[in-house]
Order: sequence, then C-alpha cells, then structure tokens
Amino acid sequence: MDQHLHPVLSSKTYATVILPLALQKEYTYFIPEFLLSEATFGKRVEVVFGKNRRYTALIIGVHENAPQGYHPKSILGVIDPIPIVTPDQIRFWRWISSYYCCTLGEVMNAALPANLKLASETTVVLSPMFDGFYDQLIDNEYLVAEALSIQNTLSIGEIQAILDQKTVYPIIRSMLDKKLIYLVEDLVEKYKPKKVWFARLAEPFASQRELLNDAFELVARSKRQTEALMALIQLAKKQNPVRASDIYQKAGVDGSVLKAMAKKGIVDWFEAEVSRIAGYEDEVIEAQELSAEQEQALSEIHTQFEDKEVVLLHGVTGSGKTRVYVELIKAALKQGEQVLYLVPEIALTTQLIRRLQKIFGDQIAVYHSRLNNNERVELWQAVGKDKPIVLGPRSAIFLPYQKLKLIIVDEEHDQSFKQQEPAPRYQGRDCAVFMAHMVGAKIVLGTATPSVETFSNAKGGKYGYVQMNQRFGGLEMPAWQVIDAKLALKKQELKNHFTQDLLNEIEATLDRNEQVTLFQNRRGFAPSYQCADCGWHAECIHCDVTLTYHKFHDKLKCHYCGYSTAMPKACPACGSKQLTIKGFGTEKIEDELKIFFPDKHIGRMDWDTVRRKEAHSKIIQAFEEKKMDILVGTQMVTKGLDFDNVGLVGILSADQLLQFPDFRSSERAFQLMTQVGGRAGRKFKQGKVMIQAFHTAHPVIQEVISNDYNAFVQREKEERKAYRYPPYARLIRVTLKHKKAPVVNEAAKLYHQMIRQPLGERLKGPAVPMVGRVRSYFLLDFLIKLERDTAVLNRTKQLLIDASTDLRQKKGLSGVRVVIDVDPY
DNA sequence: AGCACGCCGACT
DNA sequence: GTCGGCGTGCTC
Repeated sequence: MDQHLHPVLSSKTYATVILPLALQKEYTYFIPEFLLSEATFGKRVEVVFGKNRRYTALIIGVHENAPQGYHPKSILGVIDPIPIVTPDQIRFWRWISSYYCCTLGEVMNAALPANLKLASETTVVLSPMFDGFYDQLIDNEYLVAEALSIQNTLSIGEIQAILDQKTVYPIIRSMLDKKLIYLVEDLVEKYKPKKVWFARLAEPFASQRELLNDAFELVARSKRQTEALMALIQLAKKQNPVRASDIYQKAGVDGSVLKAMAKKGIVDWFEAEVSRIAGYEDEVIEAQELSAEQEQALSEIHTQFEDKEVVLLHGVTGSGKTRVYVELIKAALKQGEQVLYLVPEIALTTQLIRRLQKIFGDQIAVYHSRLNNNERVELWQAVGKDKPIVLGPRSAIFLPYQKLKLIIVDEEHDQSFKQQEPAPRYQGRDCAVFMAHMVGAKIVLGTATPSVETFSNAKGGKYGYVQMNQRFGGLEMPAWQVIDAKLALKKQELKNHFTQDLLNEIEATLDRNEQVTLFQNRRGFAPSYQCADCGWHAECIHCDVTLTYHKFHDKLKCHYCGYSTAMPKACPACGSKQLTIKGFGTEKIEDELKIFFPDKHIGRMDWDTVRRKEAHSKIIQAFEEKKMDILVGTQMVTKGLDFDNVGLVGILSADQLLQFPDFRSSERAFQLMTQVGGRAGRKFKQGKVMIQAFHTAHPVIQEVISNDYNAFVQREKEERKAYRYPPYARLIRVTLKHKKAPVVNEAAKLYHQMIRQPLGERLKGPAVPMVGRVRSYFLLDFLIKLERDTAVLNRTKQLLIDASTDLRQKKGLSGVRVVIDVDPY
C-alpha cells in the first residue's frame, strides 16, 4: 500500500548566538518548531541566560548538531523581521576578536548601537495580597515595601540605592517568601521610531484648487482657522504634508484648531514616522575644478588600484586631498557603490562635513558621536538600505554595508583611530584595511605625515603610493623659524613663556590685520598646585598623577579619572600658606597673552572649552569670522581647520613633544608640528611658523622646518630597526590591574613565570607604567616584542590568553584584570 | 554582566 | 550563634 505521509524532521534545530557580554564562549539555544522559519542568521532573539535574566542575543549560526552534556534552553522569540547584520559583518567581528584578543561579545558591544542591544531588567512589584501591615517586616523590608507603595515598581538598582547596600537579594528573597512582592522581567525594545503630527489639505480641496474658496468659506467664522489654512497652503508649497508644528508656529495656533478643521473635512491631520537623521536641505553645489596635480594624483590612484588594494595618498598640508577624495567618491557613486569616509574625531570635523554635504547633499550620512541612540539605530538601518556615503569615526566601520567598494581614511596617521578603552582595542585604520580586503573594496589612506608603518608598507610595495607636493592654488609652503628659548633666557628676553622674538612677530602679524594661532601641548605640563615651602603637590586620590588646576572652575582636577576637588587653603603636609600654581597649559598662555595684548580678542580651544555641544564649531566660526585675533589651543588646532587669514602659527614648547618616553614620540612630534604649521597662511600669502624650543638642535625640529619627511622617516626607521619597534617588530602590551598592590605584584610574578620560558628575549616586564595607579587600580605592564611572523604572533596571543585564564584560576587572583593590547599606541 | 554558593568577621 | 560582606564560578 502506498503511503503519502508528511516527512518527519528527525533532528532538532539549534542556534549559535552571541550575547552582549564579555563571555569567552558562544552559546547554543534550541529553536522551537514554531520559530524555525523566523530564527535565521543575523536576527536578534530573546533568550534566558542564567537564572532568570533575559537578553537579546544575535544568531550567528543555525545547525542541527545536538549539544553534548547539557540541555539547551529554548529561544523565546525572534525580534527582527529581517537580519540586522550581514555575514560579512560577523566574519569581520570574528577577525577583530581574534586579532585583538577580545571576545565576540565585546566586539558586538562596540558594533551594535545601544538600542539594538536589550537586556531585561528585574523589577519588583508589590503583591496585591499585601495588606499594608508593615509591622511584621524588618527594617530593610519595611523600607522597600514603603517605597513600593509609593512607586509601584522598583528596579534592583533602585533598591540598592534605597538600602544603600550592594547585596539586596536576601531581602528580596525573604519578601518573596512572605508573598509581599513578586518579580517581573521585562525586555523592552528601546528603539522607538519618532512620530510627528502632519497636516495636508483634505480632498476634494487638495486636487481641485478651484474649490479652495469653499474651504475658506468654511473657516470664515474663525480667524484662527483662516490663518491656519493660509499657513498650511503656503507651507505646502515647500513640503507637503506640512509638519503641524510649522503651522502652529506660523499661524500662532495649536492642535485644537487643526482638530476642528479636520472635523470639518478641510484638512487631514495625522501622525507619521519621521527620520531623525535629517537630510541635508541646503542647495547642492558643484565642487571646484581640480588642479593639474590633483588630476594627476587622481589618475595615479586609479592606476594603482588596478593591482593594489591600498593606496597611500601623501599630500602636503593644503594640497587639497579632500578634493581628490570627492572625485573618487563620485566615481564610486556612479557605479552604485557605497563609500565609507573615516575621520579621526568627528566632533572636530565640522568644516569637512559642511563641505562634503554641499557637494553630496543628503547622500551622505554622518555617524556623529553626539547622535543619540535612536538616531544611531536609524543610521544603522539607513546604511543597511543603501545610504551611499557614510562619514564617521572608527566605529563607523561597524555599520551594515551592503556593497562597500571604497574606503577613505583621512589623516591616516592620527592616533585617535586606535581605541584604548574598553575592548575591543582596535586600530580603525588597520581594521578598515582588513575590511576592504575582505569585501573586495579599495582603500585610500590620506595624510600629509604618514605613520611610519603605513609609509614603509607603501615603500615596500604592499600599498600603492601617490604624492602631492604642492599646495593648492599656488600657495607657498609656510616659512619656518626656530627660536632658541635657551638663548632668550640667557639674554633675559624670556617673558613668562614667550620669547621677545615671538612676541614681536605676533604683534607684527596682528598689525597686518592677520590672525595668530598658538599651539601648546598641555599633556604632562598642565598647571599643578604646589607648596613653595615643602614641595608638596596635589595628587589624585584614585590615580598616581598630579592634579591639574582649572582656573575656570577654580578647582583641581584629575585628567585620568575626572576626580575634582577644591584647592586647599594651606599645605596639608607642612601647613604653609605658600601655595602656588606651577607649570602651564593653554589657560595660562591665554592669561599671559591678555597681559601682552590687552586690546585683542583671544580665544582658547581645548577639551575644556569644546566639551559642550556646538562649542567647537562656535569657536571655529568666531575665528573664521575674525572675531578673534589670537587662538590658543592644544592638538585640536591641528585638526581639520582651514583658516584663510592666519599669518602666524606659534609652537610654544616643542621640547615637551620630544621628551615623551615612548618610541612614537618623534613621529608624533613631527606630525603635530607639521600639521600645526600647515594651518599658516592658506590664502594668497605665505604664512609663518615659529617653533620656540630649548633644544633647537633636535633632529626632528630640523626635519620639520625643512619639510623633509623623507629624512625624518629614514632616521626614524633606522632607530626602530635598531631597537626592534614597529614596523620591524610587533608589540603586544599586557596590563594587570587590581585594587591592591600586593595582589597585582603576586599576579605579575606568576604571569611572568607562565610566559617567560616560551617568550624569552621577547618579553620585557613586569614594570610599573608611567601612571602606576588609575581609578584606584594598581597597574603592571608587560611589553612583548615579536618578529613579524604570523605564526609566532598567533602562538603568542594564544599563550597570553591561556596564561590569563590560568592566572584567574589561582586562589586569590581571580579579581585580577588582564588587559591584552595588540599593537598598542 | 548578574546571580548563587560558600567562607569569614562583627553584631544580636 | 547568625547576618551580611566578599571572593569564586557558571551561565547554553
């Protein structure tokens, strides 16, 4: 007998997921039959992890291999109708996780916008059975019950705050037992689309304009409705439907008026979803013509792309690299491809953003550091749906590109491409190179001062190399001058922090009606608070650093942890009242300038003045509009500023830049000085740059003033080769952290024992880093220098990870944190 | 990350 | 004695 029965699925289906936590492993959940069709790769699912807690996990694999040794829990539900990540992204995450020695969960945390990662919150609710008899409760239970009777629900965190103690579970437990409360686990979708009220003319008035008079008849009795109708008709010319709020504003009415008109059938009044990532609305203009050199560079890049994935565009400051990028982007857009434009710090690139928006209009999306979480989700979705250009900082590398074919890394040398804290400690530029390779895209690294690594890759033939040696528009390179501060000191010509020569030049520049920019590297030389009698100085209570004096708040602050305290009136060590402010930062420079140039407008740009939203662009604007004569700033003035009228740039103490005990200090100094100098005299005339230094003979200073990148890089490479630093070696830094010094010491000894043998000469440390204690944690560093050999690299990483795991299993050391930083900066 | 279990000191 | 602190280990 023939049977026609349904085929029976013999095996069960499981999903491998990532949880948004720093977990070493991936986890497997059972997919119940009713979710089989929905639960697919790249979607978020709701799962229970641990006792009760619910998380959104991300499916990165679906299979039928029944797990051994445990019973998987079921997926509770599928959140997304369509995948939110692509297989390419997961491949990319895996690579980051293995290259930078971190967990997939940590990569996912960095990659996904916060509102796409949900975790349940346990909330406590007062039981309806509770009769209000408080007398059977002990103190803490009473407090909780009382709070609940006022607030209805409390989170665990709120209970901790109410009771002022960490462990609240025993109390919750006992209240549960007494049936006073019950628990609710809620997984809330945090992303909410934005909705706005709109209005438009209702039919038949909308399509039959001749009937409009009738509409006015209908509202004739109400002055406010008449005005609203007129406003609507006028606004609708520009944009239809019209935002209700625009009508309110224009006609001075509110929702009740529109509601009444809707009732009469004159308008449609409705709520609709709108995008938070507003498009660009100004007019779009054509970019200016390419110069001959730009044209040349552009065609060379295209040629190099034929057999190279990466091209280094090495163009002097002011050569107009951006103009070349614009052409590359246009070419990619013509092919219907996506472009990623990476910049070091988005907050400092307002000028660039404006310029690109003028050319590309709303084809460009900006992944702004100040986007809120809802905006981030919308941008994520827009990129997934083919937004052609994305401009953003290193984290923009994680967006879900569909057909990324071109990546531009602007200011390739900039240190802020490297994430320091927390994991993943990734180098955005290097990740972009890998990403380009993975998806078959081309990538341009642009800069006036290439990092030594990138330059040697280009010279070694791994990357293409294209140069631009002229400034755009026939501008001359600035004239450099070094001023010997030591000599000035001898001749008694050093006034506070200024040499007479520099002051004279500032004055002359201002007299010519030109502006001045002064660069002061604050780090390590910020003003501190000292006792003149015993030498005591104010230190942070959490970190081993000197506190910095901030005049604006009249307080002492820690630059590492943000700790801030009032200034003591007397020295805590000896009781002396002779307390003085020592050292100098940008604030001090600003003050001194005010004495020398009392009638000039002096502005300051550093992290303190730029912190507030829009503050940065306001300072830039004020300077552009020449409302300021002198601008004093930190590194920030090197970034993305194009001023037309800067006759003089002053670098106040070049020595500080060169004195860092760090193999990259020369490179950084060269880059900084060249970049700051590049801000001088950009239109119509040659600008001047003055470097004030005590050690004027330093080779880097000589290389900067002769604009000789090649000489610099040659000397630098030799040094790095001799001392085995990148690009001739690879570095991994391991930092151990613990709140108790003896515990880290002990841990470091053990760790050293575990890795010493296989690493041998390659291992240095343990050693106390420059700042030995940060945020109440004592630190110890190991530095590992590896030859450039992938097998050795991978073996070493595994060794370090295994040693970290072993270390944490030792009694008393489980609280030690081990941070592995691959390619540290 | 959170939550449970188990070990130890300071209070009823 | 026990309550509540913290270190340790596990979560599919």
